[in-house]
Amino acid sequence: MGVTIKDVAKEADVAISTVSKYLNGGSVRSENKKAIEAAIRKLNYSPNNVARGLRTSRTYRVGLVTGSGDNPHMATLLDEIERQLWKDGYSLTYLNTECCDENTVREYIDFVAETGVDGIIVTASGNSRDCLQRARECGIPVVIMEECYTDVPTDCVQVDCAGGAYQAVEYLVNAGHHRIAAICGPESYVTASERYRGYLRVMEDYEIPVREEYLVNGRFKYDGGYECIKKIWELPERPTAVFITNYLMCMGAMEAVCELGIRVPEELSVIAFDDFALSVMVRPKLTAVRQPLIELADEVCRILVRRINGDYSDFPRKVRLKPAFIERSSVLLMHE
Amino acid sequence: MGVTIKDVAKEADVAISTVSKYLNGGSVRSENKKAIEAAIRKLNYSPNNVARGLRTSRTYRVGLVTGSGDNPHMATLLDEIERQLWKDGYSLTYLNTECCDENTVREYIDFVAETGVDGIIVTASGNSRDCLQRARECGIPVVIMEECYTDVPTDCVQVDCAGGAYQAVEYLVNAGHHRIAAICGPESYVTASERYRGYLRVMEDYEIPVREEYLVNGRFKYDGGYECIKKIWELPERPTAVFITNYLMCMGAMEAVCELGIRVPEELSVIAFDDFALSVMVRPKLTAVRQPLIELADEVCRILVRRINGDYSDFPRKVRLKPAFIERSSVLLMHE
DNA sequence: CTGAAAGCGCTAACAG
DNA sequence: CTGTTAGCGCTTTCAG
Repeated sequence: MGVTIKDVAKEADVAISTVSKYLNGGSVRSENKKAIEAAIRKLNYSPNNVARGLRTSRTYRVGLVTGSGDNPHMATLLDEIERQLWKDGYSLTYLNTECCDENTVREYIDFVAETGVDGIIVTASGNSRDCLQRARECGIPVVIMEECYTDVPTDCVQVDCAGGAYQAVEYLVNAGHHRIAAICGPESYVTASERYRGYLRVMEDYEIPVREEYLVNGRFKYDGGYECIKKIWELPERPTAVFITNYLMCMGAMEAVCELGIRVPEELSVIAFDDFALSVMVRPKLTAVRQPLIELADEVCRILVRRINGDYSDFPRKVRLKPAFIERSSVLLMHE
Repeated sequence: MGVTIKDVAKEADVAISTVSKYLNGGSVRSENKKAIEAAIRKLNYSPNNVARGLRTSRTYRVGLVTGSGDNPHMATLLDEIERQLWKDGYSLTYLNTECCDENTVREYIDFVAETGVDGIIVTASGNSRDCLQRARECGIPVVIMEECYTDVPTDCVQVDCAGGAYQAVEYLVNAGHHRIAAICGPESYVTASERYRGYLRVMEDYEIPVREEYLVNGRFKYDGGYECIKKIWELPERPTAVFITNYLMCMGAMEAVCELGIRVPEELSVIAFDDFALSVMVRPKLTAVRQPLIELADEVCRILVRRINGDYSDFPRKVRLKPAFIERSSVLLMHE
């Protein structure tokens, strides 16, 4: 630290602005170019991004505001987002709101407003709208991840959760199941409600009555999944299959399954939304819906960077990626 | 955006410097104070941190440089670090080097040098020294997490891995096991070598010969754990117990255990370093060593913030937290 | 306690 | 192509 563009200019015996121009890729007489390069090397100079940011009002930072840092799939998204953004010259500021705590969200938003970042990725289910509003006021581009707003023009990248859920539940029905329980998440989460919607549509399309007692809320948490299995297992008429709508709950559910000694799939067929290590670590291996997390992250970054660069040609962009269905052996095929 | 301290000053009819003083907690005549507060509210002003940073050369950002974003325990550390730092007014820049890729580390370091952050937390096993060196040149405080350097004065917070490993392996020995395999990580990782060292010490203290074929390297990766189990199960004289030195490998190992139909603990006792959801999801539940991740993160943040504030009174600080031993039922007690 | 003024390091007109 | 100059928004002496 301490060595500035001024020092480089003096050392290279050119004007400050010439150095600046060189630094920003402008054309400079080759003689001067060499001198500047030599000076930079000699002094071990690196430009001060803060000062640069003050002038250009660009920080080369992107904020990721999330409300689900505890969800294992976030780690994958985070790493991929960080990698992609870095490639484009941005660093990632990680802002985790822990269950969408309102005060924290507000603080984060203020932070962002204080020239904190050039762009924002939001996936804090629930408070995304606040963030969106404020960011818009500040003129900072936002891309919504895992949700999709239709009432206000916004770039959104999401996974077709309803479709994925439909495929999963339909598979269950085709396998001969009718008593199908669903372990759901909070209704305020779009991802949760979409998955639930997929379930409902199958029931509707196949004219299977929806039974209230088979609908249990696991709050997208580990404990919730655990409790839900306990609950449905106490029912007078147990379901023959269960659709678990996220990974955290799936883990909890599998613990309960172990504890109760439920045989899968003989006594209970299991199908899960999200597919991670767990799916192949339990016996039988779990049939599951896998989200295209890498593509999701990549698409989000691509759009955001374009917006930051002022390219709004395809605004608002709505991307809806398709999940994959992975058939393994946790579902009993009843008519075989 | 757009509204600056100048606007506030004009609105409140005071000098810019008075507003600045107020903003930074200096004493201001109560009359002016009110006017300023009103102006701020009216204009919805929030200070520009970049400009502030340029003057004070503080960015209120901390960088977390890690080489193990894929390790599940990182998620816990990350979230806790973010929370703690935010409480102290810092935002977290997440820099994941993916397996300590050298070029990326270099870029990260340059970034940090360019007034990117006020402080750095490093846990990029392998390249920490580079980072340390460069940061020192820039005068940016660094706290090393999960490692400990003794040759150069540095703040380090780590878990006593050797101790934890010792306890685990000793438990195995006391349970009557002598043929104990160890699934290890890369020697270049301090965490890996420490855990291995704990194993060796038990063997030494109890005068059990170390058998080369029981020492397998799983590279701290999922696949590695899987392969290692396969390998030791092909041995003419199989071990009766295995000590798995991290979570990722433990997951892979458990998949192999399932696949080979190995009965735990009857045929093979299992003890793991790191204790997460998996431990209670498999049957039998896994006996494990649990790292105090929250304390680890808290301690790191506490030290770093003190250093940033110029308090070097206890430098260099070396903290060595003790892991907990969680007894469950994956170890066969042979003399019962 | 307050205000005027200098300047953090850099970029972006603008003349030359 | 190069150099001079004027700020970006804020903090910080230094007089008053």
